[in-house]
Amino acid sequence: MNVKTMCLGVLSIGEATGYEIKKQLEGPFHHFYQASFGAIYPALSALLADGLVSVREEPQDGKPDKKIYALSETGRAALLAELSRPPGPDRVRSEFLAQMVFVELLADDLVADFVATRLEHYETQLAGLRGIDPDRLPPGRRFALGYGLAVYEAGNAYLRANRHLLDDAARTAPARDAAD
Amino acid sequence: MNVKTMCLGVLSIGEATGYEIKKQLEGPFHHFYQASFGAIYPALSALLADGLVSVREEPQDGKPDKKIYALSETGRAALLAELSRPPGPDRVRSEFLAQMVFVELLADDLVADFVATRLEHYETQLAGLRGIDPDRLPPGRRFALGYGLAVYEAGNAYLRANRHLLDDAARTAPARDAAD
DNA sequence: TTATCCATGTAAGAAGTTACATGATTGA
DNA sequence: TCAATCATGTAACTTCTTACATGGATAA
Repeated sequence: MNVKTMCLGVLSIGEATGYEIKKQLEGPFHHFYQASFGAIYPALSALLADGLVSVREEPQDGKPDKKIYALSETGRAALLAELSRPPGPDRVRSEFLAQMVFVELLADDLVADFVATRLEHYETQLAGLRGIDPDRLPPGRRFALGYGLAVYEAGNAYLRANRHLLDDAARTAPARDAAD
Repeated sequence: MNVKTMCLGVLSIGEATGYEIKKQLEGPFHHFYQASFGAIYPALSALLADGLVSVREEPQDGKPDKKIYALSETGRAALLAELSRPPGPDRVRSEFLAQMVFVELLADDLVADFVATRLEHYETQLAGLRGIDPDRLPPGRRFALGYGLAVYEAGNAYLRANRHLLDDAARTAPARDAAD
């Protein structure tokens, strides 16, 4: 699963420009896939060279021509083949959680700041996903949307319920020993 | 936040070999950070060259000498500086969810297989985290452990409750229209 | 007897990010 | 007037994964 496959996937929903693909990856797909323009544009060029997508150019005034990509039949076959392979494990990298693991080393005002930002971030992400009507989506995307909501809600609730562990008082107090 | 920082972090808990650091990243830290030997060993060499860690070698029979690394004072300062920077966003890449988004394209026996494997995977991860006694951990690690449990449990529960969306019947039926 | 654990390391290459370059339009 | 949105692309660079190399001990 690389950017090329993800581009094919987004194009399987309907034709799109590189810019629009990026917007999709910032929106409803963001909780399980991210990619930058610097990855997407070269990926589309490569897919085009391999005949997995086709382009249609639409002139615009003041902006570069819009390049609207569409999945080809070979592209659809390639996507199917790629999606049929057993999935690798999820890869997660959270700087926030890494900081929290070593929170004993940090100044408490910094921690409070990081927690507040994280809570705001949850609200933003949740608002974005809640703004999508699941009933208009096909089952696969409805499933993925619900998954994102479930996980963000769990993270949000957990942080709100357990942020006291990150307070200065809790952090400087020693861990309860097994002998207690 | 790169492998070097993560190595410093693990060493802030206590001295360890590269092999042991890898085990930590496969265990209690796995839900927010992963790294391979090919990343860890060069990272430790670089940290040693920069004086951020020290080594002590312990001869072994039949195996390469054990290299036990310990955090130096400058290493601790470097770790603190790195952890004090505002965290970047979480990066998640889930092949499983990508497959589920485009599940309409897939054969149903394949989907059933992927779901079953995913459920097993959740059980394995949850069992691993539940095997750790939170009361023996300092607050930061207790927080991160609980976070991992909360998120895995949410994912597990969501998949069990909504896997019917991935069934052949649900997938071939059209999405409910807004006009319904 | 076959795989897994222990233990270190290198090297090639994949796969990406960040920063740059360009520039009109629109909203605050 | 400042930032954001739209729109494409390149190039340098970082960062990591995968595969290889070595090999004894131990458990199934």
